[in-house]
Amino acid sequence: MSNSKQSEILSFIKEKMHSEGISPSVREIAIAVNLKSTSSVQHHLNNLVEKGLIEKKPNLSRSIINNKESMSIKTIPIIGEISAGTPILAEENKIGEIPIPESKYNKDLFALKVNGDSMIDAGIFDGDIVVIDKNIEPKNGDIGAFMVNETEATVKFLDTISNKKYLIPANKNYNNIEITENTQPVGKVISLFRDI
Amino acid sequence: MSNSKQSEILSFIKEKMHSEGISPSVREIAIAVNLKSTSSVQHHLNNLVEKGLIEKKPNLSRSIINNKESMSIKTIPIIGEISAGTPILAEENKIGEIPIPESKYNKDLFALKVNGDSMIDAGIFDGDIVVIDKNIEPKNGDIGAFMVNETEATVKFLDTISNKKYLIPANKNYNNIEITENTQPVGKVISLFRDI
DNA sequence: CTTTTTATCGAACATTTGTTCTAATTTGTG
DNA sequence: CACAAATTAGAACAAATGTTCGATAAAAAG
Repeated sequence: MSNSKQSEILSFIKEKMHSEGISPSVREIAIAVNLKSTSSVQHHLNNLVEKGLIEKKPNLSRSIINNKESMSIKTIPIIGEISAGTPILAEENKIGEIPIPESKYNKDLFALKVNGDSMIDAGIFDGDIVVIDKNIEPKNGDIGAFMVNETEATVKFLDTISNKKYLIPANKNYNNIEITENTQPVGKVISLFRDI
Repeated sequence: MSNSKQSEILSFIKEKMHSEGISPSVREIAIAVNLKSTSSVQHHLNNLVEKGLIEKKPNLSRSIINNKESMSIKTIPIIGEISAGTPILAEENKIGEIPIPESKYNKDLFALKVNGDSMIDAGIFDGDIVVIDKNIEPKNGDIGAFMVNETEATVKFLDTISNKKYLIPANKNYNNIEITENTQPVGKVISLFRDI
């Protein structure tokens, strides 16, 4: 079976996505790989979809997405100071973005710049970037992000001590924080970045 | 001037690109930002193009590309065990790859999975991934990667004690390692990733 | 308030584009 | 060679999409 056309098509798609940022149309593919009929291209596209190498949405132009490697990276926002009254992910709180492998990506991920050394014994230093999954509620023993007083996001261990929940720093110089109504869990810390 | 619609459109484009990987159509934008006419959208798109915030190709569907902070991303290899006799970056030593913002990327970067807790006091834990720049020779006080005995890569502080150079772990339970001919500097550790 | 500018709408139109169907062609196989 | 399977072509169609023009509404300026 000569799947040479298929791989030709595949690499043209990849190249097009890379150089122009948009998916090619069926006719553009036909020209690029020297096929005279769009239906020939369709034939190969169907095969590629079945093999799971690409995805495409029916009746939607330029909707091919390459499932293999090249587009396998997404970015998530880094949140800085949280302006009063704004949701944590508001555009105005965003100070940058970091890349995340698509395999780990979901749309409830964001990143937070760590302030202070209260988690230093957990290997989380001042200035580190932690990735938070809003969809995972931190459980006892987890490191989580928590909103304190609406404008401050803090990263701490969560645990229960004599039936009360506390935010627990990983630094003997800091005290445990009892959880009150002013303390809202935001999500679980799932990974960490640091520039040295 | 109410550019609120414009920024609405802009962030919808950004979101669509991010979540689906393909540019929205004019009509999809109209619906998303609550405009009843496609020509209203065109009006704003033209303004956005003039401001240089987006680019689009005439008569091409779904061809909008966001010029702002279109962070491009590269990947670097993660190196695992180093087979005897192979250069450190040999393909057979590669166990994965991680994304790096293009702004930080250069072709002398690679990543190493940290083994053991000898650098725990520097916030580098067992299993962490450190990014190493082969082009930067570690200086005194830097954290660097070093080849010991041709097959083992280790991450340590470098420093000089009474005129002799040592690899210095950040963990009191480990001893300093005197640098010999069997110890080759590989590069400087410039950043760190951790899954929690 | 009137004028001017800007934003929005509605509709029509021209392309682009995806899809489908049938037939011709090529390729592989016994 | 003969038959089956895969590939390609060609054409026609339907859907989606970008574009344009004139009219209406809203906002800003004078």
